[in-house]
Amino acid sequence: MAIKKKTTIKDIANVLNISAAAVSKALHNDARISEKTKKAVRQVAENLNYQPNHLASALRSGKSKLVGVIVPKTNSNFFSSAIHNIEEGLDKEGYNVIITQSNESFKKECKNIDTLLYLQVDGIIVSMANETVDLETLEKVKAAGIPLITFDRGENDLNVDYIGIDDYNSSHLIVNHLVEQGCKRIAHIGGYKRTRIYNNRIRGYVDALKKHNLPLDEELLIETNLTIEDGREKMLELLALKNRPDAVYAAGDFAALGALQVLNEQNIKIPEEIALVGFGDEPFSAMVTPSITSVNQHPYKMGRIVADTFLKYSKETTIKQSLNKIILEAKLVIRDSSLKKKS
Amino acid sequence: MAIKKKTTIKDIANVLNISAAAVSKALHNDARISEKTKKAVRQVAENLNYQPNHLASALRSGKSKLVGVIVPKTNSNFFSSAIHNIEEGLDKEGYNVIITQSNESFKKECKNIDTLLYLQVDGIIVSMANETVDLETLEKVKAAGIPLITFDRGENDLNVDYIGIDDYNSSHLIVNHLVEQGCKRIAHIGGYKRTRIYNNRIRGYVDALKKHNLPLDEELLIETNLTIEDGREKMLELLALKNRPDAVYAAGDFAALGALQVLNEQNIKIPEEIALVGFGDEPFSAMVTPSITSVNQHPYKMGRIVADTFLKYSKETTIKQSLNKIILEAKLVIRDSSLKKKS
DNA sequence: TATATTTGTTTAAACGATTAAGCAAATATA
DNA sequence: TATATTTGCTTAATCGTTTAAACAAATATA
Repeated sequence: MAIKKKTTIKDIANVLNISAAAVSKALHNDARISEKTKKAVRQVAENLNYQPNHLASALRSGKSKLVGVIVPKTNSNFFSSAIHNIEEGLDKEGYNVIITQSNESFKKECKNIDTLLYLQVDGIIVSMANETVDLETLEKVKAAGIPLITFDRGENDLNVDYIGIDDYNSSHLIVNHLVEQGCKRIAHIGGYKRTRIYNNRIRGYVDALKKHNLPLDEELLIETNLTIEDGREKMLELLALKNRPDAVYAAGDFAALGALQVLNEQNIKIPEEIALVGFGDEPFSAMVTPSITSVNQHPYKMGRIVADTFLKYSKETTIKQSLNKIILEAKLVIRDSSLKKKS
Repeated sequence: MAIKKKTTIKDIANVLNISAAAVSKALHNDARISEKTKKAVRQVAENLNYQPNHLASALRSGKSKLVGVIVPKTNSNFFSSAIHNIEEGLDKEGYNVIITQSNESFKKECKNIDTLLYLQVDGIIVSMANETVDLETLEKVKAAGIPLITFDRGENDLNVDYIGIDDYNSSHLIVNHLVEQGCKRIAHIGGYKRTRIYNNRIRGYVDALKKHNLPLDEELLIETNLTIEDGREKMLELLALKNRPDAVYAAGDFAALGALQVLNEQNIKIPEEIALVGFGDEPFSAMVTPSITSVNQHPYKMGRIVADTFLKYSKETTIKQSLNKIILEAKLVIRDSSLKKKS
């Protein structure tokens, strides 16, 4: 078996006895190339199974038609759905999407950014890792002169576009609902304050309590990484209090799931003894027993808007990026874990 | 603000008054470049914030240092864990991993392959979509002269490496366990026979029944896509039979979850009335009530072996690929949904 | 001392495509 | 008929890097 060398425009040019430039133009449907030549070129390209070399065209044109996406984990419904719609939106304009995960690690996120820049991507879309506070590496993206779009987890100081939900108001929705159900001691297993979205959820929680004239008990406000394990651990701590809460609002569904496990194991009635609310509306929330009330963040819609935002810059290279927030209204999905008064 | 032009090796060369070639070699630690020059080059590169242009080096060297991964969905623990270890293994050798999803669609899988080939990846790692039967596009990868590694879902006819678990034997483990628990009418909500792993699970199921002298009832053997919805639907059908099963073995955890929901909704006691077993050991299986017995496929180990297999070819370009199966023993994780006799 | 080898570098071609500039032939305009 | 414009192509430079080949200077060997 002879080593198959890849077909290049030169090969096509040789067959037809025309120049490589003519082939390139024919393939790009240049107006100055005759229909006859175009047809012949397309035919030969087909016959020789010609595949354009992306590297070469990207190098010459300075556009790689690659967009990098960095998320903490692909392993959640929110991100995998959002990515799906980002892909769909960018695909239509001929962009290829590269997905990378940071695993919530700042170091991995930096490495991913370097890798993507090294690949000469035309833009980067990011939802920041929990750990990330130092914005230097993200600034490198802006310095590289390509658009940087943030979603879900962003940072004002970056001064770039952000697409997310109204976290502050979402906490209000949750607390309103729990108060309506008669809860008076509402705990919050939250994320870390340094991350904007978690800070907003905490602020919303605190302000909503105030609004309802409920005292803020520092014992009931906990910051964590929101993993299942964190949910278990913090739920055990809450149960150990002399004065237990009658509701727990976790800022993530995975943490809520951990809490649910503990409550079930200890035969604590949900929602009668302790009501439970999560955040993110992961599919399992609807499936566990009891099903967990949660907040839907519209991942599909968000993905579509993220894609459109990037495309705006790709078409108009003159626009300068600035802090430009698009905030979607989140939806509270009420389920068994918090619904005391069945109607 | 002046437009920042990217630093190239030429810029470094100019600063030091040496040739671009010398810079390139210095950066690659060529033995024929003096330590003094190397040091100076590294220093200037650092100062000018030099980032190598991957496109150019890939074009010239013919190696992109990119490996493409195609999976049905990143949205499962199995794949996201496997990918994580693939990344880790390849990262050590300087490869960058591009993740794409087929969403179980044959068309999307083909598109992903084309995209990856277009990006001049040095290899492709794939777990095939359920829909895929036509292997023509996958053959294109081999024709492109780069290694193709399959895992989890492969196909003998491709004649390439495959890393997976022993599906046939896993079914035996499951049936043995259920028989041990006293089950006599074991249903199987399986995948489609055309997909090798599901075919093997079905064959294993059928043979294991035979081994235990249990009759094979065609009513109890169902082929589906193994989504949650499929699980729900097929469970309802099984419950509608005049002669209900006393155990259900679903070939995927998502389908098992759907079945579990239906059983819970209908207040059917698990495992007393109907025992339930899934496949894949997704984290939620341990968390739902009752927890679901499942089969762990060692995603981490599998990812590591997949990476090593690719690296073998990348180092020794002369080896020709052939059907080379590495089969891991899967582990049955027994949980409440099938454990009748508590010890 | 004359020759061979090693060291440290430069030169120049190449990777495969794009694109500005140029040019001859065909066609249009005056 | 002379000139201008359009058409359809070619030439050659270019993107940033790698690498084979060449070569002068320094060092080793005989």
